[in-house]
Amino acid sequence: MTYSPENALIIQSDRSVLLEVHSPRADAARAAISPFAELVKSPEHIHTYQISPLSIWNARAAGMSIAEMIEVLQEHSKYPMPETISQEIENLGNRYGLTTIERGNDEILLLTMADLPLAELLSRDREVQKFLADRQSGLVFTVKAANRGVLKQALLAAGYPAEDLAGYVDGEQLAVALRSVSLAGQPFNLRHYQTAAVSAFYQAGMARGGSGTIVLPCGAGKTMVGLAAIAAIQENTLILTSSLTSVRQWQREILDKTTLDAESIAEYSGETKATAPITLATYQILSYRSHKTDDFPHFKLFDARAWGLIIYDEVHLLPAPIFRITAQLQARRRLGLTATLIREDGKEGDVFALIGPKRYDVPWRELEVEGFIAPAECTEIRVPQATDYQMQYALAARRHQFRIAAENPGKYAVVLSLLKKEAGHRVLIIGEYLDQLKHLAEITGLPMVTGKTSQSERDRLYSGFRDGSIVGLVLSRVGNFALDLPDADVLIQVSGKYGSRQEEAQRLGRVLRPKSDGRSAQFYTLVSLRTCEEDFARHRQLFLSEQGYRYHIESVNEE
DNA sequence: TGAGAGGGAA
DNA sequence: CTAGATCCCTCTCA
Repeated sequence: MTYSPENALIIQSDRSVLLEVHSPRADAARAAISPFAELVKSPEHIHTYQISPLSIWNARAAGMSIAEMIEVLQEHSKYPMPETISQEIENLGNRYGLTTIERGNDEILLLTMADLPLAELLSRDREVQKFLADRQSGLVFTVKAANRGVLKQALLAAGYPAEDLAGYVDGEQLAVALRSVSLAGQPFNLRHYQTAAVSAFYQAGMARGGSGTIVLPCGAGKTMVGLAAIAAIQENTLILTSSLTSVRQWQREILDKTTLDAESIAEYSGETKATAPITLATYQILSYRSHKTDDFPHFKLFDARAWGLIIYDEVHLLPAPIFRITAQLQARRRLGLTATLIREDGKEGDVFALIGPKRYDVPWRELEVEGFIAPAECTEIRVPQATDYQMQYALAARRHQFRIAAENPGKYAVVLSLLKKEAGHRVLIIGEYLDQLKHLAEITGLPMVTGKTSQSERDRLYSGFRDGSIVGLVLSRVGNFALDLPDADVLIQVSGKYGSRQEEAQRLGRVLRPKSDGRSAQFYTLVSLRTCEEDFARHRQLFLSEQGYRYHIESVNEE
């Protein structure tokens, strides 16, 4: 197929792609380009995507060919494609793999360049140069094994990411299998996309793979993919997570769904510093730096056992020191798990070079169609500010304006009317600022959970919500993270953290557990009219728009 | 030995 | 581009 005026895409020579949102072919076009393009702007009528080198390389690593990318663009293009664009995608796409890293001996790696000009170019690159030891031949350089990670970072920065074929050391064996009936008596098997994700990451005897990142939506069962990877590799495994809560969740899942017993699993945390064939730790304990000696005392965990696999949960949150140590660990298999490759700090390249490229992803809406996550409707409600409040906003210093807009008291009445409209549903109200939340808890009569709420109180409120005795909860940022409240189906976001795409996605994730009657979840986000909050809200929505969620905009009438 | 408070870090 | 949550460490008290 070729270009036609019925199509939804306008492709420009700077690798930006415009999507006409109201075109009948818009959804198909969006789905087709999302594996290799990132949404950068999403106003009402025309969305702008950018095709970046990294987005192309990630797509290639996940198995998409250059020909497919070009074909998809041609198929959905409104006008003839600029000639340069297919050449550029081809040129950029082909760069991945023009340099390869292979094993020389235990100490030495061999970096091979595809041709002489490239060898000359890269051996003159200031960063790459640092790690080249000897030139074995025109195209082959030796590199110290210890520099494997930093070399990959340098090659990526130079625009020629290496394909790493140097392999891995074997870890200590561990006999483990997935159960077909969980310990709790539930029969289960891997979903088709979980199986596909694991085999994209690792198959016995596969030269490529053994390191990489798997991208699955919230609630799609990333833990199961991790467990299946452990069962496939059968070696001692270190699992790193972002919180103790997820350490405990992983522990429960391993006991419930694999043949391993409690003896084989250990937690390395502030409380207990044990290791076992499967060891769980948080990023925080590993990133802890002693202020006396200024080093990282817990990095020794990486050498505590012969790990055959390291799992990085929520790789979008991985802190800088863990990247640094991971650069030293390139001979260990590494699996990154995340709901979005987007990092608000722009370190997507480090994930690519050090953990590994994207091996597999599934668009959110695809899982929705198959019923693995609930459908959701997103509504942005524009709330005007009262005149005196507008004045306060206008006079405030710029750095205070966001908070003033976010705490617009006009939002309270909107929340109350939403609660009336959604009566009978299970509601979560999430916001950033404790004063605002406290007020909301008072006027709605709903209990509030914040960081100060004791663990026992939280357990009481969450289980009250689960059994239906509590119809709604007011949550601070505690609501962003691992929370198991399957029945929640309405979420009202009253304020959020600046332009965090992450946070928006996490929060929608809270209400995406499939409902027994198949109904849709409702996601409301309240934004103060004509304030900087509108700009931040737009940025927050990019990731979910990229996944095909459309925000309906409603206005509240000014009184 | 464990609980609880307080400080610091990212 | 700030406020809030978390988790680590250390110290104190019984």
